[in-house]
Amino acid sequence: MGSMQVKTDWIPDAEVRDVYSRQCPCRDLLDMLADKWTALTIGALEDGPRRFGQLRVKLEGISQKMLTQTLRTLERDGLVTRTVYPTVPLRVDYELTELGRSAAEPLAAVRAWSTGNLPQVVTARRAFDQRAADVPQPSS
Amino acid sequence: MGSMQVKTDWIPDAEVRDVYSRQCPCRDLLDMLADKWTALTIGALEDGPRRFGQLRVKLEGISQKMLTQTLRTLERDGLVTRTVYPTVPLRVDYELTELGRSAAEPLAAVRAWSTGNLPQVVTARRAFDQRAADVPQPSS
DNA sequence: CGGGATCCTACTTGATACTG
DNA sequence: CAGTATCAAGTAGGATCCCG
Repeated sequence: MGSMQVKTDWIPDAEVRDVYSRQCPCRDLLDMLADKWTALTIGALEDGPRRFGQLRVKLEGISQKMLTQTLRTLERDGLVTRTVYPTVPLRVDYELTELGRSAAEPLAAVRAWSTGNLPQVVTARRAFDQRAADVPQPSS
Repeated sequence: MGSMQVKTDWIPDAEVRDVYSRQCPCRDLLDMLADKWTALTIGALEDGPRRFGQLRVKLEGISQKMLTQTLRTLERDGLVTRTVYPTVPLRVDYELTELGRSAAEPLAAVRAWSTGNLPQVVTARRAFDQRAADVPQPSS
């Protein structure tokens, strides 16, 4: 995701905008969106607001630092809202914005592809590794 | 993407498979797919086979190492085929497999979202940074 | 042209400790 | 609970050089 890019800020016209262009800011946006934790975090918020702790549990294995960082970026980019309830043990809710919900759809498809096509990929890997094991020798 | 994970290899039953589960191999698959260079590379192959050099030009700013690495991973995972033509200056074509084409659709949506929603995101960032600039002081 | 092999740095991420 | 701040370290990724 590139931690905290504050750079560029100019917005190219829609016709010129291109993720394949190195300096187009939308590439950084792609970099932010096409990220494992981003995809999982947004997915975890699809069914409504969630607390920080709930998210940490849901995203098994994520460190609190990564979760915080991911949520901050999403909040700054307008995909998520952060609501603080000044109750005693303190409570913070995260919720998708309209913009966030629009991003949730493509990401859901990516997640679904990952779970749905695991067998095919594993099969392909085995075949590939097998071929690699057969042909290896540069004949020495 | 996690460079070259050779690990796990077992395939959980479809019902149990879950990207939110830390040890489910499909999470690594998500990590591979939800990647900037993967999304761009697969997108660059949507319209048919492309040569290594063509891809390097298309993906502005990618290093040959990253391109090679990305293509190798995609090949191993069965999303892309690699064809070598033993001509003199040597020529190598990369082409999406059926599996690769199925992955291309979700990724195209992610790329489209990035270019299409750049203005909204930039606006949100400005507002966020502005608020941050207003409230900042911990009162010292 | 299309890489493979190295080297090296910088950013990413995790682990800890502390706070409102 | 929900963070922030720091420190340590792993590794992603760029730069180079070389080869078939």
